[in-house]
Amino acid sequence: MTFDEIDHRLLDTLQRDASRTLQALGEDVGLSASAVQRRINRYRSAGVLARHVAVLEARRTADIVLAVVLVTLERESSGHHDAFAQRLLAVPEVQQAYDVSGDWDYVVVLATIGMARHSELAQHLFKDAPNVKRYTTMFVLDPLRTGTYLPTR
Amino acid sequence: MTFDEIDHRLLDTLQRDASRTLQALGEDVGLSASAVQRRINRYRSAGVLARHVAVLEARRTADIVLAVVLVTLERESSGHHDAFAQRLLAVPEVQQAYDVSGDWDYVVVLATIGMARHSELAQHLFKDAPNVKRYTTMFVLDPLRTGTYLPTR
DNA sequence: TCTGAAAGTTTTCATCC
DNA sequence: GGATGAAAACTTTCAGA
Repeated sequence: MTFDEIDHRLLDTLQRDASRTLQALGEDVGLSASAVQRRINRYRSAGVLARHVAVLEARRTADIVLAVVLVTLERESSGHHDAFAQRLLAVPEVQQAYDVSGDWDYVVVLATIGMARHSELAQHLFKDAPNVKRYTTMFVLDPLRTGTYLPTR
Repeated sequence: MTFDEIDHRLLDTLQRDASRTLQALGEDVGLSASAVQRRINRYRSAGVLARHVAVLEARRTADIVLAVVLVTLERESSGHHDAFAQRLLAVPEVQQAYDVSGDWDYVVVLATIGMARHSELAQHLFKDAPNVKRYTTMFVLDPLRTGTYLPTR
């Protein structure tokens, strides 16, 4: 799928505020509401636009503990990696998980309520997991920016 | 603001799919559409619910380069930190930025289109910044999970 | 204070040109 | 791409628990 200038602007806006009406979006980009609707449907069927979600304010949610954990697995069979990924994805508090290059194998962002729950999860995901070679935890002191914004150009 | 069982279920659902109708949400939790709407408005005015956004599919967006960058600043004046944070937040491709404890000062997630733009930004944000002591870049090979889900209980 | 229902308004959707 | 009418969703209001 190829984007023109208007597509870029629409996708940009939608990623910041998806509660705008088709008409309001149209006024911004100089199109009718119908045309905007057609474009949005096109994004959806092309799989570019995945879903609409509500974003909670971390600072306003009681007792949220955010932590970034770097993980390296044992260098043996590749099956370890699938098993580890499975274990991660089974936990809803695993907010983000990235398979990365470099000194570490995975970057995991944990969002838990309270330190007790964080410890419990860290134990389960990193200490008890048989294939984790080493890991280090960085607690988030201030979430300067959070989000899922992706540029389109 | 204090949550009951229904609030938890609503906030959970809304974070996964905010495109459901008030009526559908109500059927899930056993309330009328009006009652659901009242609760959602309450989340908004309490600042718990920040916004509704569209989420793009990273894998379907052409040439997206995701990278996690760890940064440590010089240990001098605290003004360095504000200046660095400012510089980060001025860049839309800084998808996430966390002030963290531990071996590093900041964790930054960059989402750029293409490696050239990544390098350009890395230069500006980390190489040219006068107060960055060291940084290391981990490129994302596979985004196993991305999102902003926060537990509420 | 919170709920459900109904009325009134806005938005979205599908089809027309 | 724009316009239109029908359907759906949302907002407001009101009476009851």
